[in-house]
Amino acid sequence: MWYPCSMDYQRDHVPEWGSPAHLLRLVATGGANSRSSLVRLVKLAPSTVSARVEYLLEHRYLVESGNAVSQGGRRPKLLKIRDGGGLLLAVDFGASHARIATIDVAGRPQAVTELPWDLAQGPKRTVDWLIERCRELMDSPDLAGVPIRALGVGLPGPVENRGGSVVLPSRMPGWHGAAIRETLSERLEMPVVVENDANLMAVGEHLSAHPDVDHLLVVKMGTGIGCGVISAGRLHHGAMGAAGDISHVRVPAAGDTPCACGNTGCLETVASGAAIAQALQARGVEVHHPSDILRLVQEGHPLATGMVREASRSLGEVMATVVNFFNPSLLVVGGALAGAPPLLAGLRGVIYERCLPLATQSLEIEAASTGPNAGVIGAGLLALQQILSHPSTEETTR
Amino acid sequence: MWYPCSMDYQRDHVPEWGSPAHLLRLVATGGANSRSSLVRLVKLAPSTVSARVEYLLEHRYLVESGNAVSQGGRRPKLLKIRDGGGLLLAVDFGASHARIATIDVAGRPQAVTELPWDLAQGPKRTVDWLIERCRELMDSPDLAGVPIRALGVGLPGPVENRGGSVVLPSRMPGWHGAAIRETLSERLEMPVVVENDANLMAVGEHLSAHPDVDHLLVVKMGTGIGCGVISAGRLHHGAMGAAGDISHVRVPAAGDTPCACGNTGCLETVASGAAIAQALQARGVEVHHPSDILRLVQEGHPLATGMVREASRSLGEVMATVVNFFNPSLLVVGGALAGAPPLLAGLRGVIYERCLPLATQSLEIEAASTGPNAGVIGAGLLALQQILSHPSTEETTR
DNA sequence: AATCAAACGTCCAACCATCGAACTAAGTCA
DNA sequence: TGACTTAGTTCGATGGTTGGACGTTTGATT
Repeated sequence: MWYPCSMDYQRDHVPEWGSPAHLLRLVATGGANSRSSLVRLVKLAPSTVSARVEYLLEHRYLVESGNAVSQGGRRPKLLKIRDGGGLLLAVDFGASHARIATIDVAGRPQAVTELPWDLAQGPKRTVDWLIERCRELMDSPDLAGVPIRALGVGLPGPVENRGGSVVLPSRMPGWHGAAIRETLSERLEMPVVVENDANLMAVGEHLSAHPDVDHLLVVKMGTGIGCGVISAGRLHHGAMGAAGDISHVRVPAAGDTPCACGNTGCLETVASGAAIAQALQARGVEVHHPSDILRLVQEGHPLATGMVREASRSLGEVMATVVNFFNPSLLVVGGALAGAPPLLAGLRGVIYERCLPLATQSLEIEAASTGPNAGVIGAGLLALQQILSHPSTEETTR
Repeated sequence: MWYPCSMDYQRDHVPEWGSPAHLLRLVATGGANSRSSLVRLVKLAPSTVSARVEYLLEHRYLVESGNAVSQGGRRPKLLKIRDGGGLLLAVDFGASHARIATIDVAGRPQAVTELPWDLAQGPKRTVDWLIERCRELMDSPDLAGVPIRALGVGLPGPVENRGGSVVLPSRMPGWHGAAIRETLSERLEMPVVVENDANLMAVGEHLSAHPDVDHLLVVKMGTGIGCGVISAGRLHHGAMGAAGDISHVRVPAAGDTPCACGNTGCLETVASGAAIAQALQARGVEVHHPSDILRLVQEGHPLATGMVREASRSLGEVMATVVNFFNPSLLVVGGALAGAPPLLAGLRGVIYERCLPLATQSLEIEAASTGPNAGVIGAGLLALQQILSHPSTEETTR
């Protein structure tokens, strides 16, 4: 007989199970170190796994490195990430800085630099600047002979059209409709992915720390507020690529404070790093960057601590609604402010108070495991995912 | 060379494209009436489409019925839904009633009855009662010779475990952990799916009215408030199958009103049919069912209208947050109260006022096209989807 | 020491969905 | 009547996946 293609409204179907990217990740994260352990994990035929490992060996992602100890039979050939087997370029643009890094296929940052850059310069000059930085990095002696496989770029605004172009960004004037992916890809001659920064954090946390979690939210608390959404193991973009934008939800604590969006009472006006910094400066405290707020809180500055606590409560109210609605297994908090203990505590408190038991009984709330590099790690891993899923786009340079 | 299984973090990949279920739906909804028109729509090889149509003919879903007019060449053989070619049983349990219907493969209700039934009787007696009703229906002379292919059941509470069992329902005491799917399936000897009622509405609206919309929310305003979520063309269940439960989100208008959930200020206490009915009764207005509220509003009853308008505003505030977060293309309002014009108007007003332009510019807000049968239609179509995707589970009885 | 069983990995025939091209069928149009 | 168009089927070819046979390497058993 005949049976139709698998489909399911019901089952939460994990994407790309057993794909080369999946296998590579399992080896990279230490979940498996041989073909047979991979077979046990992904439950595919040994021949299938072998063929894919073959592919990864051929393309220099993996190497065989001797044998492991016997388990009562023939010793497994050890599989390892190949040293110098290729890196990903990753750039995470913030409000005033760009974090540039090389990421290995295991998602480990190799060389990280942070440079000042103002996105208000517009897409053209930003692309030029970025290409120059990438070229510099690739020409550096450390990377001699190491292939650069792809570039991942994170932007603090909504990105649409399969990661190609920016749509109506509130924080990036002059960027609407900028289709920077193609330009970058053509001029750098490598595959490029472009994504929203919070989405990249979500991908990074998902792939590198919680690959088994299917429903995952990552809140980025930096200059602005963003949220990356992973549903059924996939990034949820929404209709316009704007999903996760909770900056302009109305919260009581914001009262009638006007917001840049034209409305009043937005979450952003009380809970974003920019808002807290502004409020602190109005009270005479020297603050230039969200990380200064974190430092103040860690030093026990009472005003800063109070403001962060207040922010966490407003954020918590919004996230309580979102958690009830989305019912995630995990809520990760990242961004510059994530390290402030009162933030996480306040958030936990409000969410556990306001959410249904059913929604919270399976919910974990934690800080991002990848710290300030979360964005670039996500960018690198998403780019890696891309080239392993669509090898046609790969034209390894150098 | 070799390319890996398709996967994508980025692309919104439509599930089951070109599957028999998809083809059947295209014929059922009038989108196609011949093999060649199907080929044009789904863009698969003619041979592939032919094989699948063959399958649907063999299994008596479709029939060929003569020829259509020529388009300048050979006339296409007309494909039609087969009359008497099999029906789905569908049951939608509400607070005090159960709506039982037979649904044809096009999603059209054939025979609909509503019977009083109290779910507080518990799962066992409900299953017994339901099986009796199903047997009665199948033995009725109208259905002589018509195969009943599957059963879909909707329940007003969270359903987990691939539609198998109920989890911590607030409105269904004694139901926690009830795994009614297997029992029903074994005793009725047919495939059974069980789902949350709002999720079923979402499936019904998605499949029968908006198959091309990938990101879709359906709010059910009945005795309670529920929301079905479709992300990337798939039903989003969340970690515990509780996704979409916005009943207990705090809204300002609810003040400190205590809620059955133990918290205060829940949306449910101001916006649910039950709450409005109770408030009206407290003012001496005779109301027994949410549909009575609708009637009062349509008659211009000022108190009822005011309350519905107030409810719509509270719901709107919650949905504004959800729309910003989820960025759907479409928000459908269903349930007993959906027909009240002030509800839709109020909801639209608040959402367009409170949401980002980016989130609303691609957003449509409308009433459910399927009216009171939305639940049973969704139940039937989900059951159909199930048996066409997993023919192994099918053991057509009668 | 010889044997056996277990574990690891490879090779290969078979399978199955899908595709594309060739082919039949049945019409239109000049 | 012949050329062309559209509809639908048949039939290899393709390509990814599988399961099993096989070779290899080891520890455990006798």
